[in-house]
Amino acid sequence: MDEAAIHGILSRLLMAGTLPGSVKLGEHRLAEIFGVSRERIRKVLHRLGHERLLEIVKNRGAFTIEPDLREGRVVYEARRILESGMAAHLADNLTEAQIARLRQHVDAEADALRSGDQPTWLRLSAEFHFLLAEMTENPIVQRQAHELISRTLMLVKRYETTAGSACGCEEHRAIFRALAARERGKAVKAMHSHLSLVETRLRPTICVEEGPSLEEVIAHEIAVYREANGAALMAAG
Amino acid sequence: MDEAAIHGILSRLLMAGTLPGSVKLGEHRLAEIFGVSRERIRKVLHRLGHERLLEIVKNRGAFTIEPDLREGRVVYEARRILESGMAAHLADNLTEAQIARLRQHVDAEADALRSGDQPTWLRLSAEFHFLLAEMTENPIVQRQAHELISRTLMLVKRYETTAGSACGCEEHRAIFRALAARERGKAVKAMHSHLSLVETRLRPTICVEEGPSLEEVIAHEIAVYREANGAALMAAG
DNA sequence: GGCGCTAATTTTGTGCACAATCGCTAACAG
DNA sequence: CTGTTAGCGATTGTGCACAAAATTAGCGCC
Repeated sequence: MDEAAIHGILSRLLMAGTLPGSVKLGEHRLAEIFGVSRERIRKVLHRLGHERLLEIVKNRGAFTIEPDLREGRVVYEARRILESGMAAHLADNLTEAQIARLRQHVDAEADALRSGDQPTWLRLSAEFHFLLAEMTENPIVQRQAHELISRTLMLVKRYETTAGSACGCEEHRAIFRALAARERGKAVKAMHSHLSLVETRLRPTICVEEGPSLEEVIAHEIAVYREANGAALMAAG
Repeated sequence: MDEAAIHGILSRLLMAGTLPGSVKLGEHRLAEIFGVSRERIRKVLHRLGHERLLEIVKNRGAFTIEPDLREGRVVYEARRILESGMAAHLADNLTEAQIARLRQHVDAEADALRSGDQPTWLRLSAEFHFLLAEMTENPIVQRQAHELISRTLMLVKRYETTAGSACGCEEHRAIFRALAARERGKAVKAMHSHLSLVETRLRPTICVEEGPSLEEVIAHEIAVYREANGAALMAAG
């Protein structure tokens, strides 16, 4: 298990938001769970801290962050700023192939929503924004957008009322339509209002529901990783 | 000399663009220069790599990046996307006090330009964009903008023809005027065209001019740091 | 019984030594 | 003369051991 793998597993785990806030991620404990040396965990932890996926307190260790709604406001504001700019750029530069790809994605979202497949829809819903970031074909923007979207995923998983999520699909379609028509102003507006609406859907639910232990959660995530990795290896070989 | 200090010194050094590209920053060598252990340097180097201020090659070490014009295109595109979004946001949300502050800054830029004080003007010119980022009052946007602007500083210092720089002042004023008038569309346009113009001013000068040695450059930077730090200490005490 | 202080324990931070890897050079074969 | 390979030197990566810091538990005192 190399550094990249551990980083991937932990970052996915943190983005999923399955852990409550302020959970201590002890170096020694993680080292035992992953079966690697403490230094390797240490490096990964500091990197995750730099990516703002957890909080590093000097001489105290790493803690999962409680993404409170106050911080949520900041993240969504940042997304409105960045993704509005992205929308403007994309409206001017999308190729026909990219537009087709977007249409396909929005349709898939609608399908998942109609069939009541909520996990799939949730995933596709996030991927829509990742997809837009990719289409800028700008690695810097991609990284910045990735970081922001990751952080909102934690928020959504924790605070969003599932009922409210349902209406998001039409908003994505509105963005798509404006982009496809290359109407810059309309695309920016659609993106802006979409992100504002998602933000308003966050409810301060007092969720202190206790999940399984850290060991179990990570074990599951490792299993998922091995599965995906195995599949990739088969495809490659 | 703690980690933060070393990071600050090196990041300022790299942003200044005084070093040519592909200069090797050996861990042992830097450790000796700063008079600290290799591990501390190591940590800082990796962090700087993560911030894309230098390049880390596995088993090879850290190298200053040659900010070639190809990469410059990407950075400026990212800035157009992000700072256009910022301009739109600011046009809607600036306070009167902030507008006054901006006016003051633009005037200072004009003064510096008129009096031919090029170093000051160059600094103010960059600070204009930092100032706009600050005024979003959004720490995430501030960090992202900071990273982008830092990277362009390297480019400008290296590739921009000094003669061409002179016309940038009016562009900043145009942005300011649109923001002050709260004309969102105009502000976005002004920002977009400004960043495009700056980019076109970059010339592929074949500058292989050899500067002083790494030791000398860093020694100078350390002196600057101590001076600033000393002043801060005096003000604090 | 509550509060504050101290000591012990646990956890992170750091320096050091060794191992692994890479590039370079030189020698040898074709 | 050129291309390839093996050995060497240098530099980074990693595990380990120790040091520093913080939390907690225990104890005495008010």
